[in-house]
Amino acid sequence: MYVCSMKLSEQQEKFVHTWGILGTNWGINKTMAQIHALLLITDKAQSTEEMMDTLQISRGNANMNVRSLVEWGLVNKEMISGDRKDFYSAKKDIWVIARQIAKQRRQRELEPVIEALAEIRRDVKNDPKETELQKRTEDIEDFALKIDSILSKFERSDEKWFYKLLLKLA
Amino acid sequence: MYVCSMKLSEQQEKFVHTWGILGTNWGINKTMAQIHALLLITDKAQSTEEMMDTLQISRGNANMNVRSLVEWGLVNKEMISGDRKDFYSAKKDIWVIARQIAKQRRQRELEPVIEALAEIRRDVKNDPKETELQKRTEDIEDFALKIDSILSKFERSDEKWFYKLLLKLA
DNA sequence: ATAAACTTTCAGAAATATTTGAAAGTTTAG
DNA sequence: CTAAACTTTCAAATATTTCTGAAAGTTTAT
Repeated sequence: MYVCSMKLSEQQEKFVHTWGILGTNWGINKTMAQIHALLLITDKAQSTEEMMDTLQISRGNANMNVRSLVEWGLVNKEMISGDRKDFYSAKKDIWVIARQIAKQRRQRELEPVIEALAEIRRDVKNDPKETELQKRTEDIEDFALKIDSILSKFERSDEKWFYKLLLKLA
Repeated sequence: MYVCSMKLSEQQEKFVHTWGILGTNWGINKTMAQIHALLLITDKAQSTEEMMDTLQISRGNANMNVRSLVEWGLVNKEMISGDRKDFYSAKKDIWVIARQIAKQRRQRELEPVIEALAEIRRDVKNDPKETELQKRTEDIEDFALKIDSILSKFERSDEKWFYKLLLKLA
């Protein structure tokens, strides 16, 4: 089967490479960040084959990470008529991307914290030996709930809402 | 030398343990998160010796991670008169903690992104072959700068500012 | 039904990150 | 100065995460 692999320009290469490194600092795995970067600067949807070739990665790696990006809601699977392969393209609107990431991180990282804190707080309530723990868990839970609420708003908002917010903050 | 190690209650244990796990999900190393948790629920400042004993970790690990917490501005070194050891205590105010973390992450994670994007954008400007890359880097840089600005505000703000913000968002 | 085209899985390999502990370094008391 | 008390460093060990590639699974065309 003929594969049209993409030769990246020097600058594109740099973008993809940089995104990989930054992703790593952010606790996102390199391949996932690089596939996302690649799809972001690519007009046409790409097949697994193409990504493997362009980024020099294995089939399993490409498959896993592109699937992960789809789960995060950052990438769509596309069917191209006349071809049996799956193609993938990234959502390009930075507001959509930001909202999607906010949503996912809230669910995956913040909600578990809130649950855990609530549970500890139930156990600790009214125990006079645990005043420090009581204060700390209360404070942190309160704060976490506030952040949760802001993120919820953001997830439902549009770009204008955000601009207004910026103005209000000024 | 006599060491007064701390026996954690079941609930304290749970808090420290949970924080360690959550830290891991957040890309923070377990020991660092656990030391922070331990110091958060501890009234008195602790020595390295005590932390080692309570958390069952090595001297090197304790030292490295407590130092890291000091660098992040989340923990203070204290000298206790009559003792030659260094003692450590966590800042307890969640607003102070949040601002400190915001500041550090902005510096360590966001600013490098902005720099990298600016550099790519310089190279790519006016290159008619790179319109996709141009659009993408511009959008992302714009967005990153907005987040940067919000974080800056937050870093300088107080709790009331935040409450007002919450109300405005409602 | 069969075969080709394609996707998914997963055990083991490779790469990264964390932890240990002993040695080296530093500070303070005497 | 010396020794004791304490902190820091870092090479090697361990643990964790990511990646590979071949085999198994799925879908589609004929």
